[in-house]
Amino acid sequence: MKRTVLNLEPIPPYNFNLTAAYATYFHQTYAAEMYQDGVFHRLLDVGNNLYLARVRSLGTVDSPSLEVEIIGANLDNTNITKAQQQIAWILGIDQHLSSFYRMAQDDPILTPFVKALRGLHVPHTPSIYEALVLAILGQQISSHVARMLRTLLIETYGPALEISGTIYHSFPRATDLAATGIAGLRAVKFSTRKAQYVIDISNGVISGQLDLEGLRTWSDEEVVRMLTSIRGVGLWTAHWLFIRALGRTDGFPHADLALCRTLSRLLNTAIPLTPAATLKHSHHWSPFRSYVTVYLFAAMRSGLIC
DNA sequence: GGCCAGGTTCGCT
DNA sequence: AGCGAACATGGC
Repeated sequence: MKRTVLNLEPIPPYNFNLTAAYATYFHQTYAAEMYQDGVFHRLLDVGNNLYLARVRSLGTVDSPSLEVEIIGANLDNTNITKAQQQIAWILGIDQHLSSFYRMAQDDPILTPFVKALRGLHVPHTPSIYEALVLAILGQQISSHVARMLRTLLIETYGPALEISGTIYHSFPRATDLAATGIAGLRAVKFSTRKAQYVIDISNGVISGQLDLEGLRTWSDEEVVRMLTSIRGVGLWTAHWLFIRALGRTDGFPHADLALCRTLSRLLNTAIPLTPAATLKHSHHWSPFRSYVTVYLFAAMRSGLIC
């Protein structure tokens, strides 16, 4: 087991505490993500090698600097570079927020949130596959149930590494889930239908028929068309992937129940906004709707809005 | 026990 | 094209 330490320089403003907390949904642990005592942990899966990344902040919001410790076997320079890129992506260090903040300044709805959450960057999943499986898992169920199912999924099927007495899990690989089959996913409380979707997707990824990572170079419209042609994936999921996996700035899951409710509360509407009304209102936030979505969810999860 | 929760598909009009 | 049911599970 080797270990190496390196530094990352996020684009300011960068609030490490908020960004790491968002990644764990403001819990100490959230399935594969951990954030406790100021240290963010995530087991990385780099070319089938497992490395534990431990990250802490050395700087401030306006002069940010992160210390990253990487631990694992086969730690050569190539894999160190890949692990570094992966953790940088996970923690969203390369995002420029200034244009979004300028827009938000003129919007009374957003002003209090960008002020309270200044420096929150959008965390990403390492792979599109991970975000897709998690999105399907989370469809239609409460966030509380989703959290339990996620944890069960990664603890049952995720590659594991023990470091000084603690067992860390990475997200299951497509080959892992394909091998468990529908019965294996039913065993971790997926519905038969969701299990079928995930198995189909996993098989597509393995065979190369479904090139999820290839989506990174496609336009937003092309990505939506391709993703929604997959069984189990609708508009909500496609837009969720814009935000969580692809790093696009204008994702907006307008049919999201919690998002509609939150916006209704902020706008003080007598009755809850319909998805169509929510979508309509969102247009003047383009092309920064991913940030708006994340800031609203962060406000919800952290208790700024109840 | 019933109803709902950070959707999607399928089968009806 | 638009509407309602079914889907698994846990919490209230």
